[in-house]
Order: sequence, then C-alpha cells, then structure tokens
Amino acid sequence: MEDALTLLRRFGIQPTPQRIAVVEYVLNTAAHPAADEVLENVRRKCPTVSRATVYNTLNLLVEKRLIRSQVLREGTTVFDPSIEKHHHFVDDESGRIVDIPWKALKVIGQENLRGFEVREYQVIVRGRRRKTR
Amino acid sequence: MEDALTLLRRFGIQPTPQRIAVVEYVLNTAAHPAADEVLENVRRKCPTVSRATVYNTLNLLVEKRLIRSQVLREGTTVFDPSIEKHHHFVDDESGRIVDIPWKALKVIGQENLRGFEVREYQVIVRGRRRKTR
DNA sequence: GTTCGTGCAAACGGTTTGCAACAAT
DNA sequence: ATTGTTGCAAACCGTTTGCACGAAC
Repeated sequence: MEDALTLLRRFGIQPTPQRIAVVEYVLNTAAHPAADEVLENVRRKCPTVSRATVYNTLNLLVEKRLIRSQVLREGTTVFDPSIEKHHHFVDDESGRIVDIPWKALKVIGQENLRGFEVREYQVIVRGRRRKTR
Repeated sequence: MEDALTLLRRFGIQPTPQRIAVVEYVLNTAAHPAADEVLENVRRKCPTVSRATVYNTLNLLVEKRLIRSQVLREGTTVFDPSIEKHHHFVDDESGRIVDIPWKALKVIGQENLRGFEVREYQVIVRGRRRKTR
C-alpha cells in the first residue's frame, strides 16, 4: 500500500498534513463518505482541520482523479476511492452504499444506443441487505 | 390523456388550482425538472404560486406515487413523470436527462447478488448526445 | 367552525467563497 | 517576493418549516 505522501506527490498535489490525513482516511474506507463524515473522521487524527479544507481537498482529489464523486445519496455528494469501473448497491434503510464488482453484472445493449456517445455507465441497485448469511 | 383534475382525484389528492398547474406541467414534460424549473414553468400559467407550494405538491405527488424523484443531478432532486421502470442517460455537458426504455438495455446477474434483496435497479449512462442523426 | 392548502419569510443543511494569516518555494 | 494553503466566517443554494390568512368541507 503506497503511503499518502508519495501518492499525493505522484498526483502533483502538494502534500500537507491536512491533505495527508484526508487521503489516509478516504482511501482506506469502504464506506462512501460524504464530506462531513470525512471531516469528522479526519479530525480524530488532526483535530484542527477545517471544514473548508476538507471540501477543498476532496474537490482537488476528484479533479486530479485520485477519487471520484458520486451522485448516489439524496442531498449530498459521496466520495468513492474506487477508481475502477464498478456498480453500486444502495441500502434503502441506512443509505449505506456498497460496491458491486464490475463483472458481477453485465449490461447488454448500451453499445447500440443510437444518438448517444457513451462515456460511462453503471448499474445502481437499491434494496435491502439480507439478514441471512 | 386523463386530465389533471380527475387524475388528482383518482389519487386522493384534493385538487387546487396550484396542484393542477403543477401536475399539468410535470406530467407533460420529458425534461426531468428540478423543483425550481417546475416553479418557473408553473408560474407562467399561475403567477402567484409560491415556492413552498410547489415543493409541497411535488413531495405529495411522490408520496402518492404519481411521479418519482430521482437522484441524478448533483445538488438537486429531479422529478420524473415516468412511473414504469426505465434507465437514464445524463448528458455530460448540459446535465439534460433522457429516458432509456427498459427493453433497450438488459442487465444480467442482479438475480444472483448474494446478500442483497433487490427492490429495483437501473442503468445510468453518461456521455454526450451525438450531433449526427 | 374545523380542517386543509397557500404564501411568505425564516430556518436549515450541504457546499462554496472571500479574506487575512501563514507556510513553502 | 511570490505563490499556495489554511481556518474562519459569511455567503449561497436547494429544501423544509412555522405561521397566519383564506378557502373548502
């Protein structure tokens, strides 16, 4: 696992303690956190970070393609450390978001949608996480 | 085409001029409007409508399953008069949303996602509308 | 006359921005 | 010296809410 410092350098982002803390959190969680969840968790390590810095950093990371922002939750943007193509499951009750591996689902037909230049697509599945198993 | 008044009655919603105006607009547009776009358009017919009434009405229509709200645009909820299952195309540049008929795409594999009870799923396609044809 | 709907304005929650202090180069 | 980064507070934008007035049963 590449450390946050060299990762930031590799992406041409000046590494600061705040940015390192954000990257360390956001790249090591499977939760798809909103900005405020990132803030909350980053403050555990780095209690002085401001909300603005977290927002700025997250936007910067998105811009530099280190993470992606996703429109999955009503009212808030969530951030996704997974850069590779994948689908999403959204839990109806908790709103929790789980990655679905790309090969778990296959979409047929998008290649002959006339009139559209497809840049990307994903399946969004909603429902409940099963209690059993 | 059923008129707005009887439609509202059929869904157990007390018909008022404002609600009729909202329904008439939102059920006859292919654009997937945000609340403010609804407000703007409804005001052409009914210039006194308030923002609150539009929001209240839209939420009521969603609750009564006359329309659906969709999380497709960053920062705002859009409303979709199409109740049947379908997919969505989102234009990268304009943000414009277009319905993709259910049968145009086929998703394979969602039935054997272990650990999830699937309530619904849809494909979200992003890209550009092609200029040609 | 009680219930329901409306319009206004204030409140709210997530996000962005302006700015002054402060590194880093 | 210049440029970039931070933290704070204010601004912003979409949405919800409290409330008084008015309409409908």
